[in-house]
Order: sequence, then structure tokens, then C-alpha cells
Amino acid sequence: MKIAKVQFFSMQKLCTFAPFLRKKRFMENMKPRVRFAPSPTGPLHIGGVRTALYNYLFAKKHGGTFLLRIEDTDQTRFVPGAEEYIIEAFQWLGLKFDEGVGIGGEFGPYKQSERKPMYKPYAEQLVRDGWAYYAFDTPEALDAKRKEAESQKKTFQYDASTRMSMVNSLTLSAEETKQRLESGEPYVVRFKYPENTDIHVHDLIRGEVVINSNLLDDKVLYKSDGMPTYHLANIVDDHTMQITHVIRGEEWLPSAPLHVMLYKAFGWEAPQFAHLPLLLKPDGNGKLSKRDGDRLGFPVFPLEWHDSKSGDISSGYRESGYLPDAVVNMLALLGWNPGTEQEIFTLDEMVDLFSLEKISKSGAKFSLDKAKWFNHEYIQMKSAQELAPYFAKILDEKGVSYTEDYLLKVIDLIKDRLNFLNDFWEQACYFFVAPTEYSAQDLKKRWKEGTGEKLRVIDQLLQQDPVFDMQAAHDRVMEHIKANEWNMGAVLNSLRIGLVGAARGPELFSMINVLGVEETHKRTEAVIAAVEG
RNA sequence: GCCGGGUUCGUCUAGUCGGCCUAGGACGUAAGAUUUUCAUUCUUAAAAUCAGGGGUUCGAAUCCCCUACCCGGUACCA
Repeated sequence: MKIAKVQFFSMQKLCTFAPFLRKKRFMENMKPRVRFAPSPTGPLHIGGVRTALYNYLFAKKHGGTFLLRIEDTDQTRFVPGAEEYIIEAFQWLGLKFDEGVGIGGEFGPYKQSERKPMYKPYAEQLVRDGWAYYAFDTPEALDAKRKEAESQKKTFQYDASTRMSMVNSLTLSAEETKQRLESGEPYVVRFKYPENTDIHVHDLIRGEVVINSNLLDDKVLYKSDGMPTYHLANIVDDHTMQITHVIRGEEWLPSAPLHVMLYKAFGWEAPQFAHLPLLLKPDGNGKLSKRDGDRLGFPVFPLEWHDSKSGDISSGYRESGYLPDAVVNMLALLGWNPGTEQEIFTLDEMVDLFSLEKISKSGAKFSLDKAKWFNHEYIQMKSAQELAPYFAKILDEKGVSYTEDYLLKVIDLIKDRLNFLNDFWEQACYFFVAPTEYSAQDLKKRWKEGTGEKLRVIDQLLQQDPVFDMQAAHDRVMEHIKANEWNMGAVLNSLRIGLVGAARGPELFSMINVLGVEETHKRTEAVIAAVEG
């Protein structure tokens, strides 16, 4: 009696604490292993980059592993160069994989096409255990079924209610099935859902999602071309690669029940799931697509992409003058927020603060303005030395000559007017090439009768120091203007127009300081000649 | 159609277990200041009756139900 009571209590205690124990064991022993698993069907979409980023942040936060797996089970959609593109994109973004394609690791190969022989035995195992069956229905036959259902305003579903009227190992005799298989007849393997069963998916972001198996159709697991579908491959790979958390886009939520059932069918412990909200287009609704980028003038891809088939070029963040850190920061905040009022984070800070619970459930609209602001902020944080290489490249392309020292001075002067690295030439060209045209509008506003003569006087004043002294020159010119009661705005802006070509640019004397008095003299004469003949 | 998910300023969001929210921040917008110019920067302002409607409660953006709208899925694509 007494013993029984003790047993009862200890059992209850065990039940109560089981989830806690599991969690504790995970925290202590199991470092998370997460994967980013794109398919090489084209350039990596920015939404994919964000998915990868969240995987990365999660892995690093818990000291785990972040790996890259290439999901190329659909050979008809393979695009040459896509895999290389993906790897290069992450290099640029500064997100390093610990393991996977291009790096290696003890769970390889990491490309599904190279794992091809692995999958068939697993598919067969499911058939043997009654969790799946061979199906011989031709694509045409299935198509006909769907059309027929459609004409009656229904949808055909290959499921418990229909599978017994189709051509498969459930309806065929064992002998005939064997014969068809041996004769090389094309077949697929379909998952056999148990009838009328509620399937629970626990999602780390959304909580419990329940769906009844009657609403699901018997998904193809193994295709007639000898390749697994995504569903089979991702379960087999995630299990054999010991993935602990599957963090992927919301578009996968509807197939999550299948995946949960597959783990059950194999008798494997399922990883934890987290389905991320989608990245939406800035106007209207819907998934952000390549077309939106072209239409609204912002990149949808990290790197520029040249489509070898169509010849189309899609712009990339890198080529558009974004800094990788800015892109990462901006992307991280599109759907995640640590709950503070901080906006700018280093990667390490994000790793430190990251948690899946802080990811929002609803889709986020991409904003070009916010992206621009982030980039501006990141450019300001960089020193002239750090920025110089980007601009040196632009100058080299323009074919102008310059010295390192001169470039650094120019950068210091115009840095805060840059939103993108590519703005450099527009904001700084006059430091390298004298203006050949002058803004008619600005001239009209500033250039008065006798301005040319006044400019010559100022030019003389500027040249008085044996070695140009910015402060002294400034004081001298200002004093002269005041003493003679000149219209300061008119005179100085006219000089500015001569130097820049328009009424814009940094502080006048700083500009003269960088340009030099000799160049200033030349440009002064040039503008007088142009305006007054 | 069916199934699933979502819904706080124009946009990204804060708001974890209901009271400190007369809903906070950022981007963008407007005004002002600084700048002899333009950009930057700074200050201030406008901007969400928390999708709508019912409950529960002394009290709800926060809990429950219904409706609407949006998104995703519905392939031998991933």
C-alpha cells in the first residue's frame, strides 16, 4: 500500500517534470544545429537572406552550428551559377556558415543531389511499415482527375477517400505491384495519412497548430525520376544532420503536419519548428518579388544577378551601394525587435539579444526609405579610410587621377551627404573634374552686375598667404565683404557656382582648402568667362 | 472553394502573464533652428477610438466568441 503510493507520486512527478527535463537536457548538452536550405533555382531572394540571418542569430546565440544545405532535388529547375551566387552572397553579407556546401563537415555531402542514393531505402522503409505506398498513376491520369473534379467545382485530393480507386500498391495485388516495379514502370511513393487524425504542430512563434489528416493529401515523397521530393529529403537530411531547430518561411507552415507525421513514421524525434512571417512588397500586399524591385527601384537580391537564359539583369544591394552590415541590420528588424528603442545593432549585439519569441507573427512590408536611412547611418559610422577603397574603384572607372591623401580629405567633406556608396560621384565629382556647365537657375539668383570683378578681388585675397591658411583666408574675405558692403550671399554663392557648377556642396572655405588656391583661381576665371563672356 | 496563418500611427514596431497606455520609439511627412548654398544635424508637430462587433472584468490593445479583410498553402516546386 505504502509502496504503491510512493510509486504513484514519483510517476506523477516524472510526468510533470518531463518537458522541463527535456528542455534542460537540450540547454545543457545539445547545442542547436540549424540549417539554411535554399534551392539553386536562381538568385537568393532577400527574404531568404532574412531567413538565413535568423537561423544564424539563433545558432550563434546558443553557441550552436549554422549550416548550408543545397536542396536541388528538382533537376528541372536547376539554374547554373545559383549555388555559387548563394555562397558569394553570404560572404559579402558576412554571415559565415560553420558547415555545409563549400565548407564541408562530418555530415556531408550537403547537396541533396549528391545524397541521392540515401533516400530510396527510407522511402521503401515507409512502404514496408505501412506508412507509404507505391503509386503508378500517370501525370495525365492525375490531371484528368483534377479537371474532372474542377468541373464539379470540387478539388481532387489523393487521400483516404480516393486512394482506393487509384492505381497503387494498395489497390493492386502484391504480385502485380512487384511486377510493375521490376518491369521499370515509373512510380512514385506517396505518404499514407492515417484517417481522420488530428496532427499537432508546435510552432515556436505561433504556438500550437492543429490540422485533421482528412484535409491533407497523400503527398509524393519519392518521384519517378528517382529523386525524393523536398518533404522526404528535408526530413531525412534534418534527421541525419542532427538538426535541432527548423527555422523557415511561413509558406512551409501548411506542410509542417506532413513533416511531423514523417518523423513519427520513422520513429525519429522531430526538431523544433519556427515559421517566420513573410516579407511583403512595399505597396499593396503579397510576397515581395523580383518584379517589385524592378518596378519600385530597389534591389530584391543581395548581389546583382545576370540571368543566362533571358539575359535580364537584376540589381543587387552590393552593386547599388549598400553596406552589408546595413543590409543585415535592416533585414533583422523587419520582423524582429528586441523590445528596446535601439535601431542600430552590430551583428554581435543582435546575436546577444536574439530570441525567437521576439519575432512577430505578421508579414513585414519592405521599406525603401528605411533601408536608405540604415545605409546612411552605416556610412557615417565608417571612417574615410574604410570608405576610400569603394570610392577609389569609382574614380578608377571614371578614369580620373587622385592621391590617397586628397581622396581622404574629400571623403571627410562629403561623407554626410551620402545615402549610398554610389552617391559618391554625384556628390564629389567637382573635386576631381572642373565644372563645364553652371546651373542657370542658381546663376540667375546669385550672379549680379559686377560679380565677376568682385570674384577676382576675392581670388586675390585667397592667394595672399604663402601657404594657404583656411581660417586666415576666411577672415580676410569676410572682412573685405563687410567693409565694402557687398551682398554676401550673392558673391560667395557665385564663387561656389564657379567651383561646383551649382549652389550646393560643403562649406566654401573647406572646399577651397581641399581644391587649392590655384584650382580655385582657374575655376574663378572660367566661370567669369562663361558668364560675362 | 477548402485548410492554415495574420490584423497597434502611411511603414517597421514597443506593448510578454489585463491596471504605470490620456498607446512609446524609429522611418517617412510638416514646421522651425543651424548652414552665406544644398545636404547633414538638432528641435517641435501632425499621425493608430489598438480591423469591426459582442462578451468576461471594478478595469482589455492585452482573455473568450463572431464577422470582415489580407496573406500563405492546396504540384512527381522548393
